Amino acid sequence: MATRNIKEVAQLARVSVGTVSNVLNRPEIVSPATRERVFEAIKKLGFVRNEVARHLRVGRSRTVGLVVLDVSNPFFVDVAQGAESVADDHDSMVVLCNSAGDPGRERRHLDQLEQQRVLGILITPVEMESPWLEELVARGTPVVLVDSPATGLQCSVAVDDRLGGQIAGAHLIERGHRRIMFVGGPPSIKQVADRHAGVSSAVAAADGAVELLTTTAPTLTVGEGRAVGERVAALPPEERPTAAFCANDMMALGFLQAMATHGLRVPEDLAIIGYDDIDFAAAAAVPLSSVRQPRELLGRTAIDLLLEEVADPEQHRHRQVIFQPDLVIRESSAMRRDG
Amino acid sequence: MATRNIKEVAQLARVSVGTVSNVLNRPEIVSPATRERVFEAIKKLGFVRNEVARHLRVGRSRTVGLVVLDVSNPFFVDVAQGAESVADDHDSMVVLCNSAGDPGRERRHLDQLEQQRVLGILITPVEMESPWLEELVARGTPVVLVDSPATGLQCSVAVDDRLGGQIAGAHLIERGHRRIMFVGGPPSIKQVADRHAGVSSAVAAADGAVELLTTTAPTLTVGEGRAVGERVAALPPEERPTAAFCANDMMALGFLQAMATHGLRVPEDLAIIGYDDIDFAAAAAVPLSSVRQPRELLGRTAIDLLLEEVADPEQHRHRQVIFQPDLVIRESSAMRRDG
DNA sequence: TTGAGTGTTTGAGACGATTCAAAATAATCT
DNA sequence: AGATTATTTTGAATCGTCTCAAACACTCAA
Repeated sequence: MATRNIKEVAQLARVSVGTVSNVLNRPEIVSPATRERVFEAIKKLGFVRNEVARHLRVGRSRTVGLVVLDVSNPFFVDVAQGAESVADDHDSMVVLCNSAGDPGRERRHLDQLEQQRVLGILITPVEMESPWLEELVARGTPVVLVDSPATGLQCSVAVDDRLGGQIAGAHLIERGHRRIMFVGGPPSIKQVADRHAGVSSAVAAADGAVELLTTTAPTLTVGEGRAVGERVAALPPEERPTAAFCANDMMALGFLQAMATHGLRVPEDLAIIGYDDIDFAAAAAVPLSSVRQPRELLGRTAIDLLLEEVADPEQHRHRQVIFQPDLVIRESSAMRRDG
Repeated sequence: MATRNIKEVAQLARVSVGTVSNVLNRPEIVSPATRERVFEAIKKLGFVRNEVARHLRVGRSRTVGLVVLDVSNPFFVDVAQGAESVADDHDSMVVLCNSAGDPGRERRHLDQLEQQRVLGILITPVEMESPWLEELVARGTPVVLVDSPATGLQCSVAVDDRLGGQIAGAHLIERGHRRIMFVGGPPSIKQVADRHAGVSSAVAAADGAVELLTTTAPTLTVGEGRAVGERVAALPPEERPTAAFCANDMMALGFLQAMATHGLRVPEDLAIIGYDDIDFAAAAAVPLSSVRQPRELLGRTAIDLLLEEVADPEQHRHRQVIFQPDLVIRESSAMRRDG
């Protein structure tokens, strides 16, 4: 490894290291002639600035960590892209970490990020209560909660999941469904709990005429969605719900696949509605109705808040930004023929 | 920011900084009593090791950069997950960077990664020829090409895309198609060129009775696939191909959507076959036939090669690993009724 | 009592860039 | 020319950790 350092550049350009540093950071204060000499030396040696040393000295990193629940869920990829687009404009970098819903992995990622002294962390936490995260904040790493509840300890951006659940529930009820199933995940995940609460309230508002069944899968994946779907398909028709509201689109897609393999028609035999409105929802076997979240905006806003906090920690007041979801109706919850 | 350093820990534990460092890195060589004292001090102060300083001193990072063509393509997410699973076992970290098919973005990411002195870089390059990348290698950063041609300058892992194209083409021809369209992207992307070459050779082998049309979209996205699909759907039936082989599943999904919105039946009016076999392919409106690649294995192997090179740069000989794709037949290319 | 042999602990350099007060040089004005 | 101001350049100190030769503390055998 032939990595050249600032000293070698200085030597070749016959200037001091201070001058080379100036050329790199405030070229306007060094005379054109010297500047030129230094640039030449840099090119000739193939010098690449060591960001690690710079960071150590300056005490401030340019990278932001983003810890998500599931990278294979396009929802989070979109959030990440939103964050990255903002980071780009501030020549910082987003590193994407996948907790995969596992508190252990999450903790390891947080440890690593803190050790790297990142500028800050954006996170969709696995669990609502996380002493680990609180300690991290207390030690001084700015954190913004993404798509997650506000604890007041830090900034957060979220979408009103309760409202989302409510919209979905109301929609199904209005379509004539009286036996609805919530296909959820671990209630420790705030999003799941809220979406459930939302649909519950819609059901409650429907005057007791509507039944709500609830399932809890360990993870919010296509596979789990399919598994639940299999179980539902196996039920005798009279016990089967007529509509399923899935905690996210991944599960909805899996659920839908299970319906298809068991010859159940969607939405005639069973309507489905998902959550997130990922791009693949529209391309599904039966185009999926879904509760849409402003995905990129979520990511963009999160990093905006973080950068704001970093820019002026004294002045900064933590804020809770909440967006409204909206319903995208497609074929999977179209009007039932029978009514 | 109240970040504690090793010196403060040493002070509190009444030992030297060297000892604290030893406790952190080789706990077995320090006496149990001291070790305990140091651990206590660490806990009391909330000390978190500064990886940046460590890295500067040791001269060796623990993170690997992975630069992909498109994070929103689940194929690359799967590759990334494969890489990450290996990195985990070597307590290193993968940072995922998205070039989005843009050489400028790719270059900026490479710059950043080099400045961070990452352990090495895994990359699916935007363009086949990349002097920039070669210089980077020459300056000493180990690089492994992923799903990309071998230049001999570094290791690479790839899937035989030519074979993949051939398999797909042969399959369609065997199904009776005589007018096939290749829905491709920029031929500067090696994968696209190879898949095209593959299907061409299959067509050539079919004794001149088969026509191959070729389209080139600027990017391999769902949107572009849909756009091409729109154009195809607008053609008079006799000019329309009877089958489309898409350069990847994203495009195939878009293409499929266009067929649906124009009332063309798949596979009866037009068969479709994609590439990558991403998980969403099976959940598509019409389950998608696709050429499967060992996605996680690709990522795992890539980082294995990288770590091997890093572990013993002298001994290391660059290797080119090539996997075989295979065909997954689903409904979108099922036998045509009319034959 | 000395010396060798273990096992621990110490502390003074690195690592590579940035900063900033001070020095050197150049430019401007009496 | 001499004084004054403006512009450049310098180089030592610093960031937090690791390394390694040397110092220290024991134990045991001679």
